[in-house]
Amino acid sequence: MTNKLPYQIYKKLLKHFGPQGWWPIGGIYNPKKKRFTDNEKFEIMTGAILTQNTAWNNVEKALSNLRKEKKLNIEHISKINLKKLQTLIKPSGFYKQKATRLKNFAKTILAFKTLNNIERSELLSLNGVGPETADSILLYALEKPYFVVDAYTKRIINRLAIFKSEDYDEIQNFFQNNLPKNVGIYKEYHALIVELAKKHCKNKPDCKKCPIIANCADSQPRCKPRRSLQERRRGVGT
DNA sequence: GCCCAGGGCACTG
DNA sequence: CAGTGCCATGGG
Repeated sequence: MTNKLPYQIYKKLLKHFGPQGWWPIGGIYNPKKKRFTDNEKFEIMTGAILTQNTAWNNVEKALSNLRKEKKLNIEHISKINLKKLQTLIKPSGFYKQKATRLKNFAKTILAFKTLNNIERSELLSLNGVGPETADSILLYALEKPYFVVDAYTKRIINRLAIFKSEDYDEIQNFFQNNLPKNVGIYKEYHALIVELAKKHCKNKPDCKKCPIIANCADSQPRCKPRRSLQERRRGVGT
């Protein structure tokens, strides 16, 4: 832990926003839950796949559909009719590829005696499971110390100008090398980063009440709206 | 109507 | 290796 900044920022965010209690199970945030059942682990894994580039609210609709039909477990998903699965998860978007990937995912992990033995490399080898999804599964479902890096994390790291990078492994290593190796902290930190990004460090940043503005090199006086992806595509401002 | 959301993959130069 | 298009629904 040579760089104290990551842990300092963590403590500031925790104090400001309070514990986020990720991951929600059954739509409920329960930070005090001791151990997960296999069904609960699978629900977290399913959510991790369905939430790829998708608002959680939409994922919750899909999970709710699966719950209603008693399909939210490994055995049922691994042998569900593909069209049926597509229909159930439709609200979560990208539903055709997600259905194929989720069913294949369930088929694969069905072969594991205990879910806890699944390794990162094995998750990454599955179609539709990239580094963020793999680490979300490892951290939130299997409770192993892998720091999750998402688009928000990259944005915030670069805005804070801690260093400039879009590289997943580099950013993950930075957090893991400069934080206590603690699953609870990793879980909470990622959730707090998401909260910060939604409330303040948005695409068009809203820095007025940002709890870590003092740490931000990109705030005053250069905290100005950036062109959105869509604007850049249309060539606005160029 | 536009913008955005808790990514990943295939393809191109 | 960086850049780009595609996947798709639903809320603001």
